[in-house]
Amino acid sequence: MDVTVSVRDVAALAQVSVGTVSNVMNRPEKVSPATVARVQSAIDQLGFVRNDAARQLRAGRSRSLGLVVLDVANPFFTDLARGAEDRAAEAGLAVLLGNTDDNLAREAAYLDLFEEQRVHGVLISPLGDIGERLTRLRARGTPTVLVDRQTEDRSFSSVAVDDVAGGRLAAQHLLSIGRTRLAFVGGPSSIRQVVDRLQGARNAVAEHPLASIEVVDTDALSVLAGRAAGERLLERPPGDRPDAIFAANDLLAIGVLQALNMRGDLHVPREIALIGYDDIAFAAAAVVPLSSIRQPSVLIGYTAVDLLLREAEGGAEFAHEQIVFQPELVIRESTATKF
Amino acid sequence: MDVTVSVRDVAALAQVSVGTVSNVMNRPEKVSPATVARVQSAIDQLGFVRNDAARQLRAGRSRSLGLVVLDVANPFFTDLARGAEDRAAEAGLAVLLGNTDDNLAREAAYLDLFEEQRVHGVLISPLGDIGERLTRLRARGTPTVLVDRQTEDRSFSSVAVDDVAGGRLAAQHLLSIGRTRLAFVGGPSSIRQVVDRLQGARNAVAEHPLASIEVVDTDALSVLAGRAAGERLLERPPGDRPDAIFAANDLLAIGVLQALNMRGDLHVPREIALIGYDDIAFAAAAVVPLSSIRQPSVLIGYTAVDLLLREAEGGAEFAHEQIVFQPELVIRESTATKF
DNA sequence: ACGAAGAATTGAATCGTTTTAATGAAGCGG
DNA sequence: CCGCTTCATTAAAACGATTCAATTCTTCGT
Repeated sequence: MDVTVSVRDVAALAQVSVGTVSNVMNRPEKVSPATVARVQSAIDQLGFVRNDAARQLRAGRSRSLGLVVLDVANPFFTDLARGAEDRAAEAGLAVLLGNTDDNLAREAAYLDLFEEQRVHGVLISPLGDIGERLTRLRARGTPTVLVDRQTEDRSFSSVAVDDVAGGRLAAQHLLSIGRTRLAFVGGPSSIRQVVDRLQGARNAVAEHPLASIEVVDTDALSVLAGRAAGERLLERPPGDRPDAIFAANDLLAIGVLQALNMRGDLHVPREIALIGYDDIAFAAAAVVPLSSIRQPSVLIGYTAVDLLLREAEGGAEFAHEQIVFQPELVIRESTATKF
Repeated sequence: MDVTVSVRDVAALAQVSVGTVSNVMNRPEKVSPATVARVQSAIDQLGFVRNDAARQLRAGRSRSLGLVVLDVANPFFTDLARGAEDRAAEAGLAVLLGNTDDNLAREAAYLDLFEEQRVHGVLISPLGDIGERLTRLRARGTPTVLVDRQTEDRSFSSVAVDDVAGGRLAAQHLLSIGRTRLAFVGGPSSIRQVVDRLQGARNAVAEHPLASIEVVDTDALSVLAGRAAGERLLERPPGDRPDAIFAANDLLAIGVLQALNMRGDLHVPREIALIGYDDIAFAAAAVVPLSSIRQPSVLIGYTAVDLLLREAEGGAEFAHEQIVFQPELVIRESTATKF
């Protein structure tokens, strides 16, 4: 049943040349109405479907662009992807989504795949350093834009949110409601966002005479990892526990919340205040509605594709642009002062 | 900087024929070690990257498979995608993810795209009827497996969960805790899962002498749509409200919960019990931990790809298989009998 | 009725990789 | 040192759509 019908077959049936068939599909205005009809009907009759590989081979580039994220299961990234998809669709491009699970090998595999596919460009939230790989990728002609990641390297375009500012915002808020023994829950430190948010929090704490901050390391930014971290905190004697937790993202915060909640005697925010990061849709619906740092996720994706397209057009002489959005504090019950 | 280097260039530099270069990449054991080294170094030196389009053109099929889902933002589908990705990776295939937002036109666009890409096969959770489109797609040689969707049409392979049974499970549970005025929150009815779950609930209600069920229609299966539905219920006079809500999925349930929670005087589960569907990770962490119907999401994805691969190998004489998993009731606070 | 201008159509070349039949080189037993 | 097999390598023919220069066919003004 694997009959593969090509333009030749269509051309034969419609009694025209292959060139005409191609014209019918790509610039029908150049073909007489009668022929268009004839070719069209031949296409329908044979169930002809364009072979994109052949098309691409000739065109030199595919009609899609790659998006490499840390974790598709994180609503922040699906929102971002949504924004990217919207802008891409406007330009007639599809988005190929790859998720790395914080895994360098997977990141590399996706980049290779996308490069072999000759995608129009790559959007990536890279792990660790920018690395030779990305530099080479771009040098070989694949426009690359960093998302959700600031960079000192001005040679790359990027769309990000100021994570240091966000971290500061979160910590300042915790300090402002009278907490002083903060804990930062997050990791691994190969993820830049984690490092930056912690740095921001540290900066805020440093300005406060009595405050301190400790780090509770996690091996992923997931609900599960958050729960594990929460349980570790619970094992400590009450006096030794922090009075406020800043989680590196909302998934972690929700996990921490789940762990704390299993202990009836430990109240959030009375005993421990909690703030997350990203303000995903579920944050507002958590057991204790979660304070968080909001990022314009959809807009980030949209803007990143926009930048990518401009870079793709502009060519080598394109001035790389670094767009930085400012995060926003969202206060909910998990950091309330009255309870 | 868009220098495109091809096998010819590599061949020239390494002083071998293009065929040999190809052999080095695809079956190095056929080539003498010395030549392999020479070619490899030429590849590195030139930064040669295979052109996948040309490769595919020759091969006839791409090395990926398409997955079309209703909503990537729904954790149920990202879990499913994860399972699919795992199995696909074992077979050396990549997964292209397309999301339709319950939109027929988008569904069609993705199917066309995937067919033009000559993917190895398509996994789809189709809207509405199976339709001529899917039948044609398969007839033309693209193996197709339905996911999360049962079908009377035994000519398609499918991996699903018994949604009618799941709906029945949910309603029976609500009835078992003494509720009689049920409301089903869900829609649109173009989504088969919604219709089946409602049917199951109706069946259960029909067996109970005093019980009734009404339908509160939504235009999507999202948190936002759930919140809107919840608000509509709140506008009604207290006596006219249901005493239990079955939401077509957890996102809706969480939305409903958000709406009900805004009214301090309305307690879940005291005034209104609430159960969702899918048992996503956030269900357990909701304001009121959410009862739900669990589906083996990751396993569904994994199994579906497995089936797809077998179908792709087996060819036309392959016996289509319908795999149906059974859903499972998960009871949490939102349907507790004591409060 | 002639030639020019324009419209429609054609056919061959092209994109870059894989594959296969053919060629050449080397090894070996007798 | 002659045939024979084995191994490495090559050259050319695909794959299927697009494009562009060349060709044929219309139409129309004079």
